[in-house]
Amino acid sequence: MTDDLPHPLRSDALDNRQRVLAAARGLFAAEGVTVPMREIARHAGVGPATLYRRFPTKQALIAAAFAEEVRMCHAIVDEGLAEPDPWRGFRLVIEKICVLHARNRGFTEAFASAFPGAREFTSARERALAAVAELAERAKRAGHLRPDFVLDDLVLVLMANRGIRATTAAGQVAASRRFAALVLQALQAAPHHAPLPPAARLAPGAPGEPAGRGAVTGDARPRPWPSPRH
Amino acid sequence: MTDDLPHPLRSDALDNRQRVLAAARGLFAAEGVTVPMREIARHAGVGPATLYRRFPTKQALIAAAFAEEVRMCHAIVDEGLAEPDPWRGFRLVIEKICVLHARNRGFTEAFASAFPGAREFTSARERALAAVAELAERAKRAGHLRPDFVLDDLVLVLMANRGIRATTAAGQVAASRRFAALVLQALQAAPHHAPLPPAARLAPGAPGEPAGRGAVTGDARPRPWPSPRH
DNA sequence: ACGCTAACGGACGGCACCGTCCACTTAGCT
DNA sequence: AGCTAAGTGGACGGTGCCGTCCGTTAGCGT
Repeated sequence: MTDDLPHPLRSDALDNRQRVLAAARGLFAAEGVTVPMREIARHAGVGPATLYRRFPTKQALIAAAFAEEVRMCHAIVDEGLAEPDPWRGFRLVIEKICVLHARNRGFTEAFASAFPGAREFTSARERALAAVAELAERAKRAGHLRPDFVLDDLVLVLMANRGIRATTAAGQVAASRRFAALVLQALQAAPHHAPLPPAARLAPGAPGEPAGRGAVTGDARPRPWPSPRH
Repeated sequence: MTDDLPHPLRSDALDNRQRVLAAARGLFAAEGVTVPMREIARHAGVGPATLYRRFPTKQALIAAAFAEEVRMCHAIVDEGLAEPDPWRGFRLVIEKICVLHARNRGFTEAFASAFPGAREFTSARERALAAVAELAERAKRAGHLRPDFVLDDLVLVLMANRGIRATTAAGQVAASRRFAALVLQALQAAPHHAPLPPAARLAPGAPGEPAGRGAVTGDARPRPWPSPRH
């Protein structure tokens, strides 16, 4: 979070930087990453130029704002892997990740859509996926996870989870929790499953953002990718 | 679809109207309702004024464009209610509605978020919900649906379904189908359920659109509601 | 105490979209 | 064939956001 910078910042600069980060965290969590840069600046009590100097691109700001969440994500998968019972570990990871996403709308969006420059998120996601793959393998062998589970199902679940929206923050978490419980119920091995329809090629990190337009940059069409000009 | 209008349109006007509708259908389905009005006009080979004359507000265009889907929705719930086996009817409705939404991104958005002026959608949704409530009651009594299912769970599932995104149209349908199968697996009555976490107050038709900004009008913040000026 | 310079915020030009107005075109009736 | 009103598309003004420039402010080292 407070990674040391090339040259130490002046005290006011550092203060502003932290205010910007706090504002960004709050707004991203509540409204998603589509919140205008201006508003973050306004909310932090600084001018736009200040914000752009500290974080030359919105991606940089997003990455910095969600460093905490990325760490949580890593902690969760580590915790799951450490669990001796693989099915318990699997359940733990699914539920905790769902709740983590439910708590932070912006993080969900950033985590779901990977684009150049947000290595943090793609790597976090890859790591989470790898961990779940490992857990799934073990849980299948232990006979607790249904054998036709594929890793894409996790992506499916995470994408589905991001579609859930409640009126209040607490409600959001509660909804995700219930959803995760349902999913786990479905994924648990049972004596007789109805066979699942085949898995599909999903859009794990494609530019397919929640709503198409105005994903991060507030831009129009899903352009190739608008790398920051300079 | 081709509802008779107050005064019969001139032939060219009617032709244009239908071209606009076709373009809107295609673009809404593929890209969602956030597609700019201009682009629909361009795609239909008409000017913006023509489009705005036929459909003074974007809501009107959306409502007209999705009349077909609304009818399908009604047909689905009727079919489900007509089914003698309530669990079979329940499954049928869940799966078909998921697939219907998967086929049409714009409809999903319009259906999910109810706002003044889109009576068609809210009424369609209310009707679908009522039908599923009825089916659920019957299926519970028959012992096939888990007794702790609540109607909000359907909303939960539909919201979750809308979060799913695949790279291709076919993939989208396949993903939704698999998702629906998983959900139905979870909802099926079983000898021993883990108890579900409590249901939460969701945002059934709140302005909580898919991505917050630029939902329909391409507008900025979730304003109260930007009723079309005139 | 003082100056140097990093840091600040207001202002600017650009872009995309929206919804409306207006001078021309053209379908349909006599 | 000619008239007339419905219809059309291009142009316009407005809004919101973006990212950058520049004159001013105020930390910090001496």
